[in-house]
Amino acid sequence: MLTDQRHQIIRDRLAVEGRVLAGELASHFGVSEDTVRRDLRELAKAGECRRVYGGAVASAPLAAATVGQRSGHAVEEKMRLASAAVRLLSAGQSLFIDGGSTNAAIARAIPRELDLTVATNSLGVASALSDHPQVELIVLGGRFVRELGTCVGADTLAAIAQLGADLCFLGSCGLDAARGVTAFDSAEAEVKRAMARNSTGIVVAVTNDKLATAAPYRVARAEAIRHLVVEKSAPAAILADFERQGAEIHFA
Amino acid sequence: MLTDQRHQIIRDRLAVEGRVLAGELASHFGVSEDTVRRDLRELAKAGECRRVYGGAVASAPLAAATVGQRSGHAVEEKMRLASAAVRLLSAGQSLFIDGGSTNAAIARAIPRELDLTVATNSLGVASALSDHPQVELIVLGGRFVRELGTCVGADTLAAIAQLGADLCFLGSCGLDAARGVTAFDSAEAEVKRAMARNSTGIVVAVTNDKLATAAPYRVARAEAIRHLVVEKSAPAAILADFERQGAEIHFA
DNA sequence: TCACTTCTTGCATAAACGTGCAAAACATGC
DNA sequence: GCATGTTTTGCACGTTTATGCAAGAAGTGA
Repeated sequence: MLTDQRHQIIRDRLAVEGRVLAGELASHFGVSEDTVRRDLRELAKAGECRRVYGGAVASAPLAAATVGQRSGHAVEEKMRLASAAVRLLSAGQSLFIDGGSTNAAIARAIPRELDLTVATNSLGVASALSDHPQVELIVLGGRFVRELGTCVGADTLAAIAQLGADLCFLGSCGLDAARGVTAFDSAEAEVKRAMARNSTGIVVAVTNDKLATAAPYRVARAEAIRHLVVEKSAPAAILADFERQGAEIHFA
Repeated sequence: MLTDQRHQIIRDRLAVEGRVLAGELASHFGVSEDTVRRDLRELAKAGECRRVYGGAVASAPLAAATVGQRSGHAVEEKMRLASAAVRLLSAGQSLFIDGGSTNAAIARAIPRELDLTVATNSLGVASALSDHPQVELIVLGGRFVRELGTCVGADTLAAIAQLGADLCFLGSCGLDAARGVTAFDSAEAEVKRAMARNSTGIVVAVTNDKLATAAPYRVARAEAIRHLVVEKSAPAAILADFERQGAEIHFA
């Protein structure tokens, strides 16, 4: 990978997320942290970002515009969850990745040189993976739902039915030990169910505000969750319920 | 292999992928890396790319055409073509939009409030339309091809088969009055053919460099083209051939 | 304060680079 | 045909660049 490409990707990320972490970029690119730090120093010298301890942030005028506007809710937390979730991956696996901002963050955190097969109905996830040379990317088409950023409907279900995956990253609108993974929309839930059904293991990564809440449509029961990725500050009592039902808990 | 041929292929690759590697090109052409470096130096001198350590990147750092990759070639022209092409649209129509940087430009030029139904296999087009509130967007999924930024394969064909459209915006790798619309890749051509078959009218928008050239795979005959959008400077003789076969010519 | 992480600097190495040169391919003129 | 000049290419050479590692400095948080 060319130095210039790294710089471009770092620029893009700064524009989207407002800040980058040296360690994260290093594992994403598959280079040493020293190299990333050199990159950041150069970009900073060119005025394209400001260097801070641990990484870099977008230069002042830009930062205000983008960071705020971007699906800004809990960006930091989601990136931390993503880093933890990516540790569940290994080369050669096949994945379903559902929509939602947390899953988009996970897709962005996937190391660039990791060898995977990924099927997704999310435009954001597809875009994030579209420059990963080792990822065989399958787009699950269908009717595009603007609010979700994903495709749903009969076509989507038909495409999923033809596939199987090792892991399924389910976006969750609500997560409750009794009601399991739930979604706000019927068609969306149907797609999630299909993905879950055709996967060996289910991974759910959620921020604290989703814990112990539920949406109307059931997607998967709590005991179907194999990996649960949560914030360090997640209430232990709630996690215990999931652990009892067989989930492995991973802290961001 | 002629020097000029190599240069043209390098230009194409830069337009599609945004970057090239010296070593990769050398083995692809079967020449030494020195020769490739000479080529890159010349192209860079002519302003057609920027030389970087390890290869070269497309020079125009303007808006991303496909997904994240720069498709710097003839950006201005493509935007002008797009403005002209969009004038062919009217509310309530249904469209197929194929991949390619020109079609991505067209998608970006579609007015935000226009009421349309659009089916596309291009991630770039889908992203461009994902915030158009009046566009019913259908994503044609399938195996994602990084170099093209589009989906191809059996799934894509199956999805297209279920749809019909008023207009089909065909990306064209080469356009010749005798051989019609042609493409570089077999699977890509198959998808284009399916779109064309299920549409009432075909629209082709091309820059001058595509005129009177042909790629190996045939997509549609020249007489199938209803609307041809070209630059003002397009050679009249070539256009006359298309006009004779029933195409309406639109100047950007 | 101390332990820990992150940063910079210097250095070694391998890859990529440009340059000069000679052989080969090709065209041109006699 | 033969000589001449031009262009293209590959190779050898020394130089530059990118990168990772090591060691010490500096920042961070308890």
